[in-house]
Amino acid sequence: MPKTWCRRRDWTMVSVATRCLCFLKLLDQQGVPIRKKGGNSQKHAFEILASVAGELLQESKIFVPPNCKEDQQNTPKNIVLKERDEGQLSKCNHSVQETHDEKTFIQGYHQIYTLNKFSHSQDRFNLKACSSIKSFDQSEKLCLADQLANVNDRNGSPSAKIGISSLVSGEFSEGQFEDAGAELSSIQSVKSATLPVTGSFDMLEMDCKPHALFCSESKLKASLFEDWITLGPSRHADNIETVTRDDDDNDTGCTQAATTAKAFRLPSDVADQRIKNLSAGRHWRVSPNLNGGASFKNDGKRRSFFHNGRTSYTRQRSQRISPFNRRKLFNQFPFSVPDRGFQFEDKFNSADKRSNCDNCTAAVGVASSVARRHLLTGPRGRNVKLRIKSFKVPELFVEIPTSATVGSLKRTVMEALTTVLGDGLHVGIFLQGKKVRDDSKTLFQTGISQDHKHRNLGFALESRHAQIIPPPCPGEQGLTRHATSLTPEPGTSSVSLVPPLTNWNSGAESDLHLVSSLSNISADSTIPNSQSLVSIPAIRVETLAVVPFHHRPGCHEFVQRRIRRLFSVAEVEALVQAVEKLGTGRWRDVKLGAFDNAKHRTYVDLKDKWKTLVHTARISPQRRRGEPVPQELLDRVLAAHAYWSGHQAKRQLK
DNA sequence: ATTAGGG
DNA sequence: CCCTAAT
Repeated sequence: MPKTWCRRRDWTMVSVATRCLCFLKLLDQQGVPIRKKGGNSQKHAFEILASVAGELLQESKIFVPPNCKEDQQNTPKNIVLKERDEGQLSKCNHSVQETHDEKTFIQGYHQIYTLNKFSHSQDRFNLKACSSIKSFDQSEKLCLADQLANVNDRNGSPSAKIGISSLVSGEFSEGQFEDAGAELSSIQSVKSATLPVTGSFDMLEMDCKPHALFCSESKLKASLFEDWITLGPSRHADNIETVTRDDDDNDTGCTQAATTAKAFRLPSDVADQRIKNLSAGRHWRVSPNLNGGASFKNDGKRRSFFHNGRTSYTRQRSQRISPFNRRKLFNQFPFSVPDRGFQFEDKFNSADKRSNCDNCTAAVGVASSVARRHLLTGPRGRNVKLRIKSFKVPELFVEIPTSATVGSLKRTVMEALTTVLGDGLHVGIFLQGKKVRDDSKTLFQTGISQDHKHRNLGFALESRHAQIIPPPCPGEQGLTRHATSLTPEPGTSSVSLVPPLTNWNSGAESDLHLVSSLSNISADSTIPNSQSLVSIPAIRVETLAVVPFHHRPGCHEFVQRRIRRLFSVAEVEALVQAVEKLGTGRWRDVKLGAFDNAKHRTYVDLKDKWKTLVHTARISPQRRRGEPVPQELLDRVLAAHAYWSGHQAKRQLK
C-alpha cells in the first residue's frame, strides 16, 4: 500500500488568530495535549505558532507595533507581533481580508496555548510570538529584519527598529525557553532539507544574496511545517488533500514518523518529499498503470478523487495571496517565483504561493543572450538570439501502487507527461520577473532586444485552457493514445521529453513560431538537455508577450515599463470624437470603436489620455508640453467632459 | 474584464 | 504609464 498523508493548504488568508486556533485545534484533535504546560506538546505547539508567525511576518501581515513591551516576568525579551489593522493596511495600499470574528488573544509564553476571548477595546489580535524567532538562524533574522524595516518604512513606526536590532543582534536566539526543550524539531529538519533537482537551470545571469536564499527557505519551511503538521489521521477531510506516493524501502520508517502526530521530527528525506510535494504547482493524479484512468484537472479549484471515493477541493495557494503580499514577497525574495512559476532553483520549487498553477508552470531556465546587431523595426531588423537551456515540465503528480513495476511507473509518468504536454500549452514569457501579456509589443519595446546582463528572460509552459482532460479509457490508455488524441501529429512516440514538446508546438496556435523553432531545434539535437541556440526573426516573435524579470531589491530594480507612446493629434482627434459620442464611462467601447486596431492602446490608456487631455485643456497653453494639441480639440474635450460629467451626475441622481 | 481614480 | 480597488 502506498503511504498516504494529508496536507492542508488553505491558510494563507486566514487571520493570525484563526490560524493559531486552527493549529491548536488540530493538535488537539490529533491528541496532542496542547493545554498542558511543559513537555513535548508545549514545545510542539510553540513551534507551530512559530512557524505561523514566521510566515506571517514574511508576508508582512503582522508587524511590531509601537507599544511593543517586554514581559519582564515570563518572557524577558518579547517581541510582540501584531496583526496589521485596516488603517495601516490602507496606508500600505492594500486591503485586509481577514475576518476578525474570532477574537483571540494569545497571552504570553506560558499561556500561549490558552485562547481567550478578546473582550473589547481592541479589534485586533496580538500574538506574542517572541520565541517564534528563536528557531530562526541569523540569516533568517536578517531577512526578517529587512522586512520589518520595510514595513517600518511604510508605517513610520519607530518601534520596529527595536525589533530589528533585537533580531539582528540575536537576542532572541537562545536560552529563553529552555523548557521548550533542546531538541531541534522538525522545523530545523525541514530547514536543512533541500529539494532534489529536477530540472536544469541557467544561473548565468544571476547573482544571489545568501540571505535571500534563507528567506525563501525559511518561508518554505514555514509553509512546509504548517502543512506537515496536519499529517496523520486527520478528521477534517474537507480542506485536506491526500497525497500518496510510492515509496522505496527507505521511506517506511519516515512515513510512519510523518503520520504519527506526535513524532515531530521530520526526517530529511521525508522533508524532501514534502517539499517536493508542496511544490506541486500542479497535481496529476494518474491512476495505476493498467486499470483506472488518469484524470487531470487544472482549473483553479482542483477536485481530486481519492481511492476512497472522497472528493476534495483545494484552492491553489497562489490564488490566496493578496496582491500586496505578492508584491511584498516579490520584493523581499528576489528569487522567488514570479506569477507564472519561473524558477531559478529547485530549492524554491515550492508550492510557492506565487506560482499560479492554473497554468502549467513549466519553468525554464533561460539565458537571454542578445545579439548585438539588431534592429527590430523593419524587415531587415536585427535578431535576438535566445538560448533556452531547458524547459521545465510542470510538476506531475503520480499515484501508483507499490506493487507496480518500475516499467509501469515509467509509463505512468510518461503518460502524465504526455498528457500535460499535449494539453495545449503555450509559452509565457517573463522579463525580469514580470509577465507581459501584451502580445502586440515588439521585442524592442519590451526590452528583450536590449543587451543587458542583468535582464533575464524566462519562458514558461502554461496551459492554454483550463479545461478538464477526460480520463482516458480504461485499459489501453497508454502513451501513444494520449499522443494521438491530444496532439496533431500522432505517433511521435519516442518516450522522451522532446517529442511531446514538438507535438505541443505543433498544436499551439499563437506564439507558435518561437516555440516551434525552439522545439524543432531541440528535437533535432540528440541530447535531451542540449542547449539550443535559436535565432528568431523579430517579426515572428512579435506576438510574444514578455515581462520583466524581478531583481533583488538593492540592485537596479527597474521594472520594465511599457514604452511610452505619445498620442498623436490624430489619435487625440479620434479619442475626442469617440468620447463625444460615447461618453466618459465607456472606455471599452471607445477602445473598440476608435482604437480597435491600435493594439498598444488599452482602454486604460484611453481613459488616462482623456484624463490628461482634460487637464491639458484646463491649464494655460504655456504650461502645456509635448506636441501641441490644437485648441479646437481641447475645447471639444472640455465640452465633452462637461457634458458627460453632467450626464453622469444626472444618472446618479436618478 | 472593466471602470475609476490616485500616483 | 502604473497600480489598485471596486464592480
